[in-house]
Amino acid sequence: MLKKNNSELNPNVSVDCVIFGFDMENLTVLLIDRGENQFPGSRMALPGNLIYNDENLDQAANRVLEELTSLKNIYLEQLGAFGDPNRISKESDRLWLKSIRAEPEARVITIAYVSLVKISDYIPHASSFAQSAGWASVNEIHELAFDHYEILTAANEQLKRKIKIQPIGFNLLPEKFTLSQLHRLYESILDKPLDKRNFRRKVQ
Amino acid sequence: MLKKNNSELNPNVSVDCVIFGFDMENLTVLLIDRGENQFPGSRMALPGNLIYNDENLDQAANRVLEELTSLKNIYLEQLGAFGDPNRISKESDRLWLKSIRAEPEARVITIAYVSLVKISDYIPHASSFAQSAGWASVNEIHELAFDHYEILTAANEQLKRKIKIQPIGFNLLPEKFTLSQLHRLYESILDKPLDKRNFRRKVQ
DNA sequence: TTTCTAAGTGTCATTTTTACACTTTCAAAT
DNA sequence: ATTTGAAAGTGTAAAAATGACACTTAGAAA
Repeated sequence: MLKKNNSELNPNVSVDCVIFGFDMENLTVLLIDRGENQFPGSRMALPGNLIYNDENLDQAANRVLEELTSLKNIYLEQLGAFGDPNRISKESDRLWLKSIRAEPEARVITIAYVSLVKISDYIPHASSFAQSAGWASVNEIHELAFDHYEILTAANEQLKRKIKIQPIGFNLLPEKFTLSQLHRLYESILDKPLDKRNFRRKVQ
Repeated sequence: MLKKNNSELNPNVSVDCVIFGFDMENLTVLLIDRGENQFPGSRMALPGNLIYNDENLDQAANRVLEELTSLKNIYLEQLGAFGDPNRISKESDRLWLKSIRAEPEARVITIAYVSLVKISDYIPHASSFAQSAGWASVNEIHELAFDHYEILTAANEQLKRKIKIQPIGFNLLPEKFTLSQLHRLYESILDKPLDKRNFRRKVQ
């Protein structure tokens, strides 16, 4: 039996990437700017797009991330699926989709991915439909395209949960760092003060 | 603007449910039997099906579960998305899809859901394309339709992780139970012996 | 009635967690 | 040059949680 060519976009499934960084002051996340459009609503969004039918979800997440921000070879972990039928409720989002999608009205389920990277190792360069790409402080974000704010919140909560039990914080810092920097990082992720001495002891 | 009618099946997205139970001896999972078909491969599958475009994922999971097994009003938690392009590699699975789907060759991403229920509260009744529905011991399952075995394994691992830190075991037992039963449950989930006295102490 | 199987019970040693205050150093301002 | 302020660095003691370990009792089955 001949296999049909499946190298086409799947209009119903997308991936979105929550890439966390740390600028030595605050927890940050990589966003793209969709540029001006005529309706109110946030210009900023998580890097994400539809998947192709012949790639798996992890591959799609890596491809999309690279296409929009130039970051590549990043370890991405799945966060979960988001897909309310009214995900695309804002008029500005509808309008934007019309400009970039073949089926802008299609019901889309998105699979969110999360990663922690050393900011210094990656310099984002926008391309494709991203007009710019860059780091934003998580605690200054209050609105994003589609349901991306909800996704970011879920990613942030998972990060808080995980960092308490796994040594994943290192991924956000350069090769060499001081204990104070690690301390600041943990405080800004958990959003609460941690005892200096107890923290240092635990790290050992 | 008129909204188009979206009450149609989405050919690209399905949900699958991993419903765990405990028969006082072993951890069990709710499976459906797809019935005989001409090709080799497991007849058993997790209850699952395509979603409708006007329902959210949680609703879809509950609807599908009820349609196939009659279990309703169950708290389902999302496990994650599974969607390898070659998910449907077994000939028997292809054949079966041809008999129940309008687009049997479509690329499908499935969102897996997990729940823990008291076996005594629910009596599964098969309907729709399920020829029968019932509980099977998890440790006796070695093959399932599609990638369902992989999904089951992931659900099982998450359960092991969660039960160590959250009191979710109770959901698998009847209202009243002995400490010995709870002990057996934990041992069968974690698949290793637990000290009787330490276990009892911790439960308090 | 004997025998086997499962239920039930406490202690001690080790490790982990939490709370807590002063000194030193470096940078910035006067 | 001196003062001032902010952040880095360091130890201990009490409380809680964990893990290892063995005998007695009751009930069921032979």
